Amino acid sequence: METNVTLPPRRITLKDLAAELGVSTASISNAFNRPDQLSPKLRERILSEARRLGYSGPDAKARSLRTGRSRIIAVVLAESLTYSLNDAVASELLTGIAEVLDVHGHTLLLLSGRQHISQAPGSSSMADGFIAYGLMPPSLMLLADLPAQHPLVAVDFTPEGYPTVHIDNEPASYAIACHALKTLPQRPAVVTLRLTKEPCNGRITDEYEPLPAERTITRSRLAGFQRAFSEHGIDPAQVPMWNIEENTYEVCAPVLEEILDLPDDQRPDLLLCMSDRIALTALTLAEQRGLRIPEDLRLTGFDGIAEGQYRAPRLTTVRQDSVEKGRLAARMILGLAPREAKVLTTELLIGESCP
Amino acid sequence: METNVTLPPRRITLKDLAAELGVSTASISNAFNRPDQLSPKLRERILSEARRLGYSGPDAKARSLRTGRSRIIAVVLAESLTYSLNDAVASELLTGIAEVLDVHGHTLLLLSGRQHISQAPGSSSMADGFIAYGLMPPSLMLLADLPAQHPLVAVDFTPEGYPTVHIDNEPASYAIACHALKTLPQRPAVVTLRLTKEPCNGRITDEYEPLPAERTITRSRLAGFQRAFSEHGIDPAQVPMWNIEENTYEVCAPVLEEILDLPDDQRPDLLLCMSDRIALTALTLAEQRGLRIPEDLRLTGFDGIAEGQYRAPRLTTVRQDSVEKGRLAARMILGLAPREAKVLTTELLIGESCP
DNA sequence: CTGAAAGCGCTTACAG
DNA sequence: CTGAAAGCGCTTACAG
Repeated sequence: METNVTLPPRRITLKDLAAELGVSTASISNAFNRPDQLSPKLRERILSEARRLGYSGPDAKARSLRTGRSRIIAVVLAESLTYSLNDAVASELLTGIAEVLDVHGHTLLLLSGRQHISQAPGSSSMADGFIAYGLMPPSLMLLADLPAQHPLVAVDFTPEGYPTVHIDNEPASYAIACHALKTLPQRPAVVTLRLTKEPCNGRITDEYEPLPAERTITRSRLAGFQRAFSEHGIDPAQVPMWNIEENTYEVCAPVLEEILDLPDDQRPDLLLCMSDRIALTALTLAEQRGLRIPEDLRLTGFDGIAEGQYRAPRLTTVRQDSVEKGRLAARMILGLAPREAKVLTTELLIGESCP
Repeated sequence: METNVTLPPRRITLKDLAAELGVSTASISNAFNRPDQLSPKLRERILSEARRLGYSGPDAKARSLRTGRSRIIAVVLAESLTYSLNDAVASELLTGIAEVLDVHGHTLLLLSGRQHISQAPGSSSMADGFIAYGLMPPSLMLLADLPAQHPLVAVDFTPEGYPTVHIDNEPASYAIACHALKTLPQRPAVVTLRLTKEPCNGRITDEYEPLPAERTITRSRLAGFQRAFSEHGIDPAQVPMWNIEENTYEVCAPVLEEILDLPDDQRPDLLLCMSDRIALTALTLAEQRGLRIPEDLRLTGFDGIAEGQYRAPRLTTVRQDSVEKGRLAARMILGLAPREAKVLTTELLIGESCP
């Protein structure tokens, strides 16, 4: 048998500290949480004794059970964390969320929409609230599994009955398309992002059905493009479309190579892309092929990420303030802003890729 | 007075469910947590009844208090979350961490080294363990405030007595410098990252003292550069150095403009940069000034981020596998890998920026 | 295979 | 300003 001397030093609790000091547990708790509930003198004594004994404050797990609040807000991301953390737009959104949470003493729990229910069962009921980002029909079912009575704010999608944060996708797309169409293209084309019901990484043929949901951002952006085409005398149905399944260089590249490697007389001379990532990939690949931008090919993006503005030629794009979207969603979830359907405006940025 | 009918539907608990079904609370708990502890028939009944009544499983807050484990791992980031989420290297690290946590049913809590102690007091005691990334002397004190007896793994810095994950900074820097010095430069220069004790965003003069810590990554990388200089007959003390305070385009740009705008006969013809971000900013600004890369200016980076490889000219750099660093740190914290001091190797990537 | 009971560490009315 | 006591919702030996 071991002697007592070598017993593992059990973590000291609030109760131990109270016993040690000869005061009630309430006073210890108040010393940490409600300074006005006890004399400064006693508080000082408690705090210094706590430090001395290595007690670093009330245990968060116990506190959260008792109070019902954890000061944790969970962000449910549509994609894997791997993808989301490396996507400029998602990163900016998280930035805005984190900024507001920080200031208000909350912390950020990251949940992947892909698997959080099965993999971390119940760990989500720890959060005081949820911000869900860009969930698409398959992952939408997650919402049902989220603990009831916890507030939820949806960003970039529109579930029935929840507060939302959006941007003006349709008007913004319309605006950038109108700008591009001021110079009428010979062969305009559109590159969409996750538009089809069945995965399609390439040319969208008649076999593919667009996503049913009327209010996905991808459908809204396409609607804006098409309205502009119509008004400029171009039949939207005649504009070829390619679809991208994931907004990364690796997934974009083969589709754009397919487009850029078309014979000169079939290759589009205007590419309206639904994201900057798509447009930037097109830019890189076009340069590799000796195509001149904008003379041989004009390109527009969407998002306004830094990478597209810190290079030559700069991208013509729609700048959305994703950081502000995050801030707003966080304020809503913390009850600092009214929980309603909010639409942020965007700004047309004209670069050299489509002057 | 309201009637009972309109009372808010109190969230149903495990106990309620047990009462409703006429079984013990233990069986409910077992139905969710230990399927082998009860008959499949009873389990099915419990699960389906739970679904019917809107009980989505045991409450995480209560469970974590009772079991002492939350299945949450906290990552303490040196910089603000704003910075970290937009930094390619930090994002990759988080990616690797998240990947392993996901697979093992854990979730990721993000803590900013800058403020988590004061702002979210105690909320950190929720985590089962900590991964601290790149903490520098000022933030190093955080370690003392972290709840005791929780495991901690340090990445890219070396606190006394903790397991660590590192890369071979000195040899890697030596290797890339040797490559660059195969062609002897007229005017080599070094751009460091957070090297000085006092903030310095610009030329490092004698007034500035380097950080005291011998084992910061920045000191290791500099040591590698200097060893290579010496071996190639260049006195390291004669090589001018500029320092950058934050690894972002905005903060890098003014310093690099200062360097690039030097008169032709003073402007460096080789720039060894301590990060790809620095080198890429130099690249953009050099191109804007009509400087030819590599003819007028050769550039090397460090990190091997995607952005440096998906453009022309490609960056000559050291590729470190930050995702793997994250995976390893996560495995250590979960007890799936031995908690030791681990050093990952890197790879020299030769691009067109310094052939 | 099932149930009764203790207790994880705290916070908060409430009485003094 | 301080203290005694209840209870947040669960899990887990343990006895049956």
